[in-house]
Amino acid sequence: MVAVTPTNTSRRAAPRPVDKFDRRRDELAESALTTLGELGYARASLREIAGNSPFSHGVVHYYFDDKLELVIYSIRYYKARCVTRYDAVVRDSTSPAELVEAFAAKLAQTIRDEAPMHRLWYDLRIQSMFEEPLREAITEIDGTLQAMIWRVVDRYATLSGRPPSVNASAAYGMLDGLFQQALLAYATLGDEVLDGLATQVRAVLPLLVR
Amino acid sequence: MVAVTPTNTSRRAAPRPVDKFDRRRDELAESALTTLGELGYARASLREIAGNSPFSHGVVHYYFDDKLELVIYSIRYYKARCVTRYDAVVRDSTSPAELVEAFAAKLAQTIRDEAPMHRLWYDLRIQSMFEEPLREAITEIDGTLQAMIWRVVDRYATLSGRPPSVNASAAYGMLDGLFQQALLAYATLGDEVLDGLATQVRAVLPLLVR
DNA sequence: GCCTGAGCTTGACACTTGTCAAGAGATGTT
DNA sequence: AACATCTCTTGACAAGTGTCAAGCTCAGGC
Repeated sequence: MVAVTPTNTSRRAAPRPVDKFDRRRDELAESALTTLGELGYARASLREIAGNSPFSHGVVHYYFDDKLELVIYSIRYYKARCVTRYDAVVRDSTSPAELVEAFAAKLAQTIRDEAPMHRLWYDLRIQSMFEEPLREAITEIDGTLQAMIWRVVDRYATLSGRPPSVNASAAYGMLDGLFQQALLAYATLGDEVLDGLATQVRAVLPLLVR
Repeated sequence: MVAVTPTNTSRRAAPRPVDKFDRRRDELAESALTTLGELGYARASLREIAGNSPFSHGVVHYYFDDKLELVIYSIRYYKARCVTRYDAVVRDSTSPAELVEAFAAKLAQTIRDEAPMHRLWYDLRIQSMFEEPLREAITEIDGTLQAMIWRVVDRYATLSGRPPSVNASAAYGMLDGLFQQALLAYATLGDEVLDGLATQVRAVLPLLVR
């Protein structure tokens, strides 16, 4: 044993299917995301995660060193897909008003479609304040999210012909605050909060340019 | 047994010291807050909490039905004290600029002095999305925090002689977002982020009035 | 046909958790 | 002094945790 099993992080020394190993990791990540999104970081056990996958609980340690590596891999896997969410909005809008509408609608749709993923994200971000090993990955992802939001605000400024009134960090902090507030209310009140979010965004975006 | 121990929530049927029971609850809440602030909701066990108190782990169930009641009681106990934090700022400021400075300074000081309490608050608020029993208390406290922030913004508007440009919910969402962002960065970078927070607040408050 | 090793399952381990019952001390009333 | 009740400690329980070792299954190379 010991050296036979593929030591996970350093990959297998394996043959042909160059990334069959990676594909399984992605598959496990997908299952993990489902469970984590439902139960949160603390309450999602590896057995539960494996239970929502085609595999048994032991397999997790075949592909990941420990729970933390699985969780970090999973959230990275998810966020890699989702940081481009607003790029179409930025690309296709031709007027400030159009961009505001498209952005507001996309934010609301994000909550409607992927609330569990986002409460997981906020859960992990908070946990990173308690658990140092999470911090690096979280910080990095948070940076890409800030850049994503800034592309929207910057484009809005350009279309308006006015300069931004706050920097990227402040813009992200404020809009993320609004989004999180809406997500929180969504847990209790459901769909009815989404219009409110759109209204707030319509009111706030104009404040972010001079 | 069964009916002898004071059934906790319904109180003891006890004698004179009308609130000795309540004082112990407060004492336990204080210890619980220390531990919860250090470890977070998920990792703070009742044994650890009791370990940071003058009592043994069994005593918790003498004063509280279960862990959840202790946690909710504790966070309420804390927030009851802290929702008045900015009242002096509101009361004593006589110009918009003065209020902005006092508010910004107080926000930064809050992070410096009570970071663990606030990351606990955010932790619990997020957990309330996964654990329904937490929701009611969290929602209520969040409302009082929003009112607290609104008193500041409203006062700022009055002093400026201009009406607010957003409603209470949006103002709270945005400022809370900035605060949380600073708290998060504070965990990694320490004191140096606090000036940044003050700068952001100076830039943002003026945007909240017309 | 046998062997090897990757992929996966099973079952166990050491440990922690919330909870609670039994009972010891303390306190104060009668 | 005796009693009852409050207060608190101790020790146990069952359930659940992450982890990991042993071994099963099966495809591919000799």
